[in-house]
Amino acid sequence: MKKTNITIKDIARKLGVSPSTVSRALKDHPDISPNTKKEIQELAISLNYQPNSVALSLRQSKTNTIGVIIPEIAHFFFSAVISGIEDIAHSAGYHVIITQSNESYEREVMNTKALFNSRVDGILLSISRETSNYDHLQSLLDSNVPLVFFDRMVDSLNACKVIVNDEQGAYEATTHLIEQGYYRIAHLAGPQNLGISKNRLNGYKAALADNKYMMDDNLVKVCGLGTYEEAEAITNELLDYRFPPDAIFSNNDVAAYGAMTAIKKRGLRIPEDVAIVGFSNWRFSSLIQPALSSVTQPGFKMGQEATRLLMKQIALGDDEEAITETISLKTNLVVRESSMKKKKVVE
Amino acid sequence: MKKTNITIKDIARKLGVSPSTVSRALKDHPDISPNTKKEIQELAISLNYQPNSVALSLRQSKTNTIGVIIPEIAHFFFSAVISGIEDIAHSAGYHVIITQSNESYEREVMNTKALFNSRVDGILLSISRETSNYDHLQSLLDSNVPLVFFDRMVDSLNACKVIVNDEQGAYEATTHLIEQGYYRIAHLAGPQNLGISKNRLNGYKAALADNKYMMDDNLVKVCGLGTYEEAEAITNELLDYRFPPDAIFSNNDVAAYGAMTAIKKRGLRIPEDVAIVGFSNWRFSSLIQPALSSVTQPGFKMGQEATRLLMKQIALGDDEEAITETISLKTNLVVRESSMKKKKVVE
DNA sequence: ATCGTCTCCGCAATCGTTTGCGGAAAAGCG
DNA sequence: CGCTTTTCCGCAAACGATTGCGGAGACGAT
Repeated sequence: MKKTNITIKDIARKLGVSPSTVSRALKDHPDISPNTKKEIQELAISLNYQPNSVALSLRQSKTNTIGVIIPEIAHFFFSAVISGIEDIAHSAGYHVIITQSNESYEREVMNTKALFNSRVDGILLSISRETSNYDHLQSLLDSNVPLVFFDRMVDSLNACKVIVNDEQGAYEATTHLIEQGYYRIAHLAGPQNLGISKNRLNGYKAALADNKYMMDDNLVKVCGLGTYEEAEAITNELLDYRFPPDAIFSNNDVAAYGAMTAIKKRGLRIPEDVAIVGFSNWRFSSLIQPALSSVTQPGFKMGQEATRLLMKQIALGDDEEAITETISLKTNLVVRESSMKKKKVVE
Repeated sequence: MKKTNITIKDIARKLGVSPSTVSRALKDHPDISPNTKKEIQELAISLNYQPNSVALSLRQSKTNTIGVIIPEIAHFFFSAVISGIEDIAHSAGYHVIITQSNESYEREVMNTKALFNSRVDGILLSISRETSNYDHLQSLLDSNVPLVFFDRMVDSLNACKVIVNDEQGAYEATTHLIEQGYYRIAHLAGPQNLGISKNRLNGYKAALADNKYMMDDNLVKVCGLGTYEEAEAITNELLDYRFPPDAIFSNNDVAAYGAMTAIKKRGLRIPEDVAIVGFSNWRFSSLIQPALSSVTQPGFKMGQEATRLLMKQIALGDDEEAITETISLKTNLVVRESSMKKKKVVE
């Protein structure tokens, strides 16, 4: 039961040549005679020789591997990002090591250290919710490890970043409701300590302002938990108003779904009486009745762009200046029944 | 901008000692005098020395890394599995390399080869939908690479397997429908080249048989794609029968949702006219109207168990016989409105 | 003074692969 | 035939860390 991985030396011994010759023959080096070359290559195939990448990495100080640190894998958006990362990385011949911080600062630090020790060629990172000290990341930058942030980034650090333009997404969603003729548009906001929630609220406000709508603070309700039940309760408060909203833009799809439930339970129609637009375009959003309009976040594309940036940085010569690009990805409003008052063919 | 990873040699040079001394000092070897040891350790810390794991891997023929080949990451069940894998692997000091086959045979072969080349210490694998040739896996086993299948496994291969007891899940789901008083129960089956689909079909058949229900082949329809649209169309065929089914057990939740749509479009009520039970308990299943009964698969636990098995195998001495355990995890039926004809409080 | 015994450290090989350099044999040329 | 050129291949060092072995010097014992 011995592990018997065949090496270049094994081939060399069997053929009575030196390892260097084998190495050269396998990569079609002109210094090797056609005969020897053929012999070696055939033996290599028949023995199913597979080069040891570990040795290669050591020799070339290049692992062809990138590391990813992500808050949570079991999350649709992040798994889409991972797929995007994989897509680009693999076609560039890179492996991907995934690690999860589980929203823990300590885990994040451990992971950065571990990835550094395995000498990955670069790191893609979305910081954990807990992280507020960035020494571990600064030390990566100091060691010249290519680093790209995605989604959740650190403003103060001098690195590449790929983010989603939440404000623009919220702006478009709100504008869409305005264009559909709704005039009293409420917003179910997210917890305001999160940058993304704030940005979405800002986009909502900006759209109202640009269309000369008056801002009514009573129409903005914070859903701290973002759960279905909470949103249903809060929506009921809104509907109890003397002049209730005729449209709701929600910070996320689950809350939007809670709002839909509250509306339907009162016998109101969607979108005739109250329209709904969500955020994130969860998978279920196209399946529910009525189908929920939502703002898609380009997770897959984000992964791709972040990886492209990383590849660019890795390819950089040691003497060249590091790049610090920031890519802001456009969100995309997917209009479905829940907000289509006018007859209109979309999607 | 030179990449300046400090090595043991750097420390040795700076202190005028040999690399061996540094190595020993850092691991507290008794051969080194306390003075030297202290000096070396302090310098190592102040230089922020991080051992090069690549060199270590080469030296010890052990990478402390395991590879995962998974059909698709952006899938709730599989990301739960990954989390379970990470959980165990990390606490055992292992890294995890994730690769996706995207349900493609070719990709799967490429990935196994790549993982083998990086000399991972073991591989966790769920085969792609396309895979029907297992040479690449056999060759892994021949090379003595520890291998554990999860979820989708290959019966004929002699390796560890962690599976969900699909048959039991299907049996319970079908039995539940029978207990609710439905008497003409159809099954939307999955592609029959997949073991899991076959097992679910078998569970369905067994439940019918155990309850003296006659098996009617017309009520079993294969949904090869597993998409929403396909299921809707196929369900329409079923409903067109002179004696249509009054309950449907679906091989997966998306197909179940397609079936629900077909039923609702005909003005039939769920669960009064037709009941539905799905499989996998997707996140949306609790949100749709009516909420969909479904069989949950313990993804996180599956990842944990598979990784535990792999660790056990890796720890095995080269002379010991390989183990070939199979762990079967119990599923759990979550009953919701879509199949609750009788008044009953569940969940 | 001589020998033995510790203490502390360095040499060199090793993991598998690559690559600059140099050298032997073969071939070409006058 | 003698010389140069070409062809083909091996030597050895390198990547970074580990480890068996051996050796120099200090120290104690006889």
